[in-house]
Amino acid sequence: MVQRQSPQISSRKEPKQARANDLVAAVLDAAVQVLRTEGAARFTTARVAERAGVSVGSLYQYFPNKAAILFRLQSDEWRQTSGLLTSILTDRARPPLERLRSLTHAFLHSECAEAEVRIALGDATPLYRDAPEADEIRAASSRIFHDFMRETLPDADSRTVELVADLIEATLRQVGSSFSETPRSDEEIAAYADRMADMFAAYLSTIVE
Amino acid sequence: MVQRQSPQISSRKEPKQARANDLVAAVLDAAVQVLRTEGAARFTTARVAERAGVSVGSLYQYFPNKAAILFRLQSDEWRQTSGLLTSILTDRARPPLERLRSLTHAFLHSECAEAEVRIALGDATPLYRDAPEADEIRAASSRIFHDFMRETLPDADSRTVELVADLIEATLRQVGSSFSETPRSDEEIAAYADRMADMFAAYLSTIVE
DNA sequence: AAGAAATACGACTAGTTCGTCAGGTTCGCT
DNA sequence: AGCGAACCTGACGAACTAGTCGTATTTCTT
Repeated sequence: MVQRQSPQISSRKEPKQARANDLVAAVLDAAVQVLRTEGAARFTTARVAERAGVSVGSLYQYFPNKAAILFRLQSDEWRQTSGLLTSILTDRARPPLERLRSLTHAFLHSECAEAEVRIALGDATPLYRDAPEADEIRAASSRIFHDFMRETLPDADSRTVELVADLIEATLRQVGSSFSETPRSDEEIAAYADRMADMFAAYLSTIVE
Repeated sequence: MVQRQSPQISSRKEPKQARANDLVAAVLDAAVQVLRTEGAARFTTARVAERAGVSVGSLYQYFPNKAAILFRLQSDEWRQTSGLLTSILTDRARPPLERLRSLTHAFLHSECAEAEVRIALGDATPLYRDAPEADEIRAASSRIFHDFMRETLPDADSRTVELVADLIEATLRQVGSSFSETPRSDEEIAAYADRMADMFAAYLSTIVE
């Protein structure tokens, strides 16, 4: 069995003055730049600090270790995506399948934006994979999908709803991130999203009965 | 832009004597063990050599660098998967959708076996991602899927066939590897595989017309 | 058996990285 | 102004790692 390290992820000290807040913001900003221009392998605290125009020591006052910076970037993005999910999937004014199609487009589109950074962040996954804080955020997204499916498939049994929700969420996420690994034009993105949405729609239609 | 290194992957010297062949085999075997027990981050040539009961120097006579070992493991696995695809998808005695369902089960099952190693190998992707030799193998798998889709959807236009083949291949691969990240019982695997196959079948049915 | 070719060894170099800490600076408040 | 708390600095230590190279050993060939 692999003995995975579960590094402390939560911040070491909360910034209380304006300059400290600026510093944290500068670090996060620099972190994204370093990921984009250097890749995950060359992502070091020293490089981030330099890019941020800050000393390493300062950086370590607000982030307990390297993984914490990466985890922070990832969880910020997760929260953002979670918001996207909620805003689209819970809009009861539109029919479910239309919402799902709309979500697919939005998701794929956002996934392809800043692909370099996303890929690098994905490469760094091993550094923060087992952060316990991650589960919460994942669970939130999962719940949104779950609720949406329950609404869409009111007559299906609970076990089915859960499985189907998981399957579609996984497909969206995983296929999305794989798709974004190569540069894509807007047309390509739209075409692929339509196909995916077609697939979801076809599948869900067979379950509604 | 990230300046990704494209390290030399092909072997430095071909083993010509029996002992050299044994050594290469021992190294590859040890590499798998190190990945499984230590994870990608602690995968070092020194550890692999030690586990193989061999010196680092010997290791470097047959592998030009660390990435080459990992790439070798990955490409061996790709070739194996490629064989699986071919044997199932080209069996014209069975109806296409049955073949696809069968493949889904087989694929998910094999993906969940040795999951620890597969995850670690995935974590190491950045080290060999841009190996040009990788494209060939990927292309081969892609072709198999493509041909299968052309057979399954004889009336669809070429562009559609291509997109659909890509989508289903990506779903199988990506959702499969994400699914295998948590330990699964055989029943879970089978249930999930059936759902995926249902989804594929439902989708393809809407295209046949 | 003797020379050549192949193989094996492992100490060593040159480099990188994470995170700390002692000491200096700025801020907020009285 | 003056004082404590918050903040910032960057040289440095300790730990690893990839890959090399001179030397020793084994195998093959004649």
